[in-house]
Amino acid sequence: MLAWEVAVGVTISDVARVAGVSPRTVANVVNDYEHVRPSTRQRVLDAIAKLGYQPNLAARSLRSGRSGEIALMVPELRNAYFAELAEDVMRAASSHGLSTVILLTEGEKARELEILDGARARSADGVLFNVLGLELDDAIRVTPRSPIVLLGEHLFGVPTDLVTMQNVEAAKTATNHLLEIGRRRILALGAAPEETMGSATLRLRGYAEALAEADVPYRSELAVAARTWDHAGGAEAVRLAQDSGVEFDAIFAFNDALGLGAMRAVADGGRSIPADVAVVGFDDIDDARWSTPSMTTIDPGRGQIAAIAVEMLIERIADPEREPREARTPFRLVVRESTAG
Amino acid sequence: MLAWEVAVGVTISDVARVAGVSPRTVANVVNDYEHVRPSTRQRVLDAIAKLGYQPNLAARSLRSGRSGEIALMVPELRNAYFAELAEDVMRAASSHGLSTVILLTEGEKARELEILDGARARSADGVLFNVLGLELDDAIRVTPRSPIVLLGEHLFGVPTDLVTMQNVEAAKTATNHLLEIGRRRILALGAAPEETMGSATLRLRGYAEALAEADVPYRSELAVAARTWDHAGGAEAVRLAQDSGVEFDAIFAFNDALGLGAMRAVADGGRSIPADVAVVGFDDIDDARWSTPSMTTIDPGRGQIAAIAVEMLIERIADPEREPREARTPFRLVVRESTAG
DNA sequence: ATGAAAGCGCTAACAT
DNA sequence: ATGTTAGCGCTTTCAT
Repeated sequence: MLAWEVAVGVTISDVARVAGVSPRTVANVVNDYEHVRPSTRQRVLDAIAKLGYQPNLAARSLRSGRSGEIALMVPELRNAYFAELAEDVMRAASSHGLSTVILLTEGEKARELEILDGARARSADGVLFNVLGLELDDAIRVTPRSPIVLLGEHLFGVPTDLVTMQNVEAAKTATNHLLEIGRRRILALGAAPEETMGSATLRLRGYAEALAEADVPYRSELAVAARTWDHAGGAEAVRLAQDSGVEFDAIFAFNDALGLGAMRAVADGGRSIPADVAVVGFDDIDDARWSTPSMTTIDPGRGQIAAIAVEMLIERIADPEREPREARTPFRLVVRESTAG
Repeated sequence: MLAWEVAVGVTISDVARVAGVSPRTVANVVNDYEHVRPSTRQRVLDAIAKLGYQPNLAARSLRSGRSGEIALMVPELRNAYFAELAEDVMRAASSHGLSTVILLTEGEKARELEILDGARARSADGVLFNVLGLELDDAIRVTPRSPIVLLGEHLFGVPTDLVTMQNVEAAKTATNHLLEIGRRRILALGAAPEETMGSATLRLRGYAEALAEADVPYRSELAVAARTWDHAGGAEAVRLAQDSGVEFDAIFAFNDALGLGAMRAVADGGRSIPADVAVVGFDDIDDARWSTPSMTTIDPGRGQIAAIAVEMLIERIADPEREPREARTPFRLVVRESTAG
């Protein structure tokens, strides 16, 4: 008889029988219950090892009402920001004994709603939701079924725990940096006029505030949309801007992928970075550090966002009635070659 | 009474009561069982909508023995290759009505074993395992508890389904490309002498074969290890090589992150790409297309790997006795600026 | 410190 | 085409 044949379908009762105790005692050992006599504990542990017992998570979850899982709703993983965020969340959750399930929303409103209300999100003990598609109008009617912590901006009619980066302030800092190195015609790359609450709106606001305080006129032709917030979208938007004769001496890209794509398009246009065009991104993904030239960007405190969000969620799960809180992580301007001129 | 209060804890019996049918009929509707009278189906659907019913996945899984989940074991998500792979797998699984749980192994042998044998992997209906740390020696004793498809190379004593890229052939093609553009001192970046079965070994083999066929001597000082297979590791290794006076006119990096880091280090060393040093990567992650210069690389057929692996796993789950199969995806050399000289 | 028994919500076997 | 019943494996309540 092969090892795996004895291991498949080993239950707590099997372990109990081998150890000569009741199922109850096995459960006590497995769940680190204190009051188990050391000798008993050891016999149970031996039986567990011998049989290769692993708890049946479905049974545990059904009975206890807790799955030991949290769900992380993000638009995609292809974008390094979300991949890194997901890793950070998984590690933070893991350090609290929780596992993480990633649910991809594709950044689409319909899928966000569907997933938020779906069985997977409900079966999680709590949900971390990085909102992208939902707007205030849609969300006001939504009431989440699980404890939830939002990553990003407020939504929902009900007050909600929230962890967010300081979008406006960070965008202002990024723009100020470009102003300080003497740039006056700064492309705001990623502007989304139809959006009302998301990152695009907030980062554009910070951009505009910085200009206003520096008495530099806001020019609408410099607020450029990107079809997608990735390399291709950034490159395309900058190419379009160049072709249409919009003049600019700097780019503030609303995320790093846009910025990297933009740098590529600028180079293709025969202009040099940072001499002709300075570039600042947002996110501080790994790639920004290694591109040529390396890219100045905003570190929005992603690691902290993950850690705080997981902690907040755990506290929310523990006490559904507690006062909702809001955390804003410190950000940091990381100056690199793309603005070092 | 708020909406969510009625929605929490709605069971199949609640729906049955409201619809005036038995739980069995509700289950039939939920699981798309054919023989349900349309009028009955509609009444059940109405009740489901009214109550906001969502099935309890733990209960379903406990009873049916199937969780509707597959597990994907990968070392990390930070590396774009794995992030993109994970997305591809999630989409492929989703198109078959399965959800995906990502389990991070950190590329460490111990964690790979622990996770492979752990409760989360067992509770999945099947496992997709991208091996990194396990070596043949360790794995020969391992017998997975769930249906499994390996991504990468063979392991385990038992024959196993396998989907793999053509590491040797692709590496040979990459190296040939560099030879064809006249390079003779090609750094093999990512070589891992102590490894016996993994990507590093196979890609180095392809590299060596290409050299041999071109009658170019294999020089061990050109086979360079990287501490980590990321940007930092690539940059560091190339810096070291440069500092130690190793001469090279090309780099074959064993993955794209290494290649991008290498390009950065080459540029820092004052040499130009591709004129002085040509660079080829491996993986064809998005970034390789957008770097400056854009990077020639091997497209290993990642999308197909994901799709085929999920299909193989589904068939393996359906029939544990079927003959194990092996699929090798076609690869493609993608020539870009880093070798266009 | 441990045992006995109930039941979480669902699906599958056995009904009709 | 649909109802009835049992039981998946665990944790929890009530025991002692």
